[in-house]
Amino acid sequence: MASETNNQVDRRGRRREAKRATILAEAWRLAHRDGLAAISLRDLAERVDLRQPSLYAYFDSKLGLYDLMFADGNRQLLDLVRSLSLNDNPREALVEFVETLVRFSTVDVVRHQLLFQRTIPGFEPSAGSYALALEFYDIAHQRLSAAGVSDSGEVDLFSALVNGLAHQQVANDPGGDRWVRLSRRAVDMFLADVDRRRQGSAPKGAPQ
Amino acid sequence: MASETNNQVDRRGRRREAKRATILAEAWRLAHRDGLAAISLRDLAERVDLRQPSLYAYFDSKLGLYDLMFADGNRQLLDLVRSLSLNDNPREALVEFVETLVRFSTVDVVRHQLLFQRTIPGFEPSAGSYALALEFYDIAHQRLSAAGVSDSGEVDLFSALVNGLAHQQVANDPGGDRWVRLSRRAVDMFLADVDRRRQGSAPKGAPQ
DNA sequence: GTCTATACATCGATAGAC
DNA sequence: GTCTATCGATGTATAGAC
Repeated sequence: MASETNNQVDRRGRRREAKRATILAEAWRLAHRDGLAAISLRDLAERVDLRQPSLYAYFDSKLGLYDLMFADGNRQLLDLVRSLSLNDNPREALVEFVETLVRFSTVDVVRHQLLFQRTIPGFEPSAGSYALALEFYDIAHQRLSAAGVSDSGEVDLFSALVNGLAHQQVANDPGGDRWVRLSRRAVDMFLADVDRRRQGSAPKGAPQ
Repeated sequence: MASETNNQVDRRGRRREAKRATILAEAWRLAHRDGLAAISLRDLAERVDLRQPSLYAYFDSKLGLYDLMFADGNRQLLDLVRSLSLNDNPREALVEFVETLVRFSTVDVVRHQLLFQRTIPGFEPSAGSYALALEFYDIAHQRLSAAGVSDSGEVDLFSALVNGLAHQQVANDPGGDRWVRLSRRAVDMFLADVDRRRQGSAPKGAPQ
């Protein structure tokens, strides 16, 4: 039987969790300052009042740190989309969803880079971190489905559209809203195309 | 007056140019193998029969190497789009243009990363290299203009669409054609939206 | 869990001889 | 232009004290 009470375990777990949060926060800061690929573990350790080897109590390697950050970024994304109040009109809800996604990328370019562009040599998310990414895609599919879109080609086209808006916004107008503003038009364009094809394959008066 | 004949200068210049080409070719090979950010100058030097410090006769720093590669990749893109025979139908020409661009990204993920995603910390193209990128955008604008699109918002939307297709293809189906196949539909969707709005603001029978 | 101390391989970069 | 030699910084890793 262990000699520790549940209280002691909880307190230690909380301390550890708090430290992990501090490390993550400082890692993001360094990434913003120097670039994602240029994070230095010695720099990071100094900023969280640890010696460099002590960081290895929180991750196994630098790629492990990226995995923590990947999971963290995906949790931020999930928190954001889940906090959205859902508009009654599914098409309007889709517009707001896209605007939110593009803004999410815009406000943190480095996070967008880590989550949506695989650019760190050797980095692949762990199963646990990737599961968070899949949760997000589930939500996105639900939103599309509510607007009447579930064909896989149409989903692919939609994903390209949203990702393209976010990428162009981040790459060519960071901090601005030149592509964010196009979200509504993009969704309208997409849904109009879906409608057009439904009508084309189901002529007037034909049974559904 | 210089003691060298033009012949001597030309021969040396050619040797140097050939060496530069060899270095570039091996740099791309290394980038494909290890990732763009993981290129090692020692590896590179060994592959071109030089000592590592001798590389600095060809570029000033590692970022300088990326600039050479950026210019090289843009020249490849320009050569490709200029070699395309132009379809008589500007809309059909636009479809072929987009398919070509998405394929261009697909066949070399690393090149796409360097040209269209700014992911190397500290790297910014030099003025000379960036001029090549601008040449490409000029051509793209011409193709769009021929299809009747010149409004800046519409151009932005189009760029997001194409970039999104390329990015999704590269990120989620490298080597495949899941998003390449959507090029025609994407262009149709886009042009239909442009038409729809022209009609909306210029009712039937109204003078142009 | 955190520390000190240390080790190793690798990296980009520079000085100076030829 | 290419070389040798060398520098400082980095990521990674380990041993052992507390």
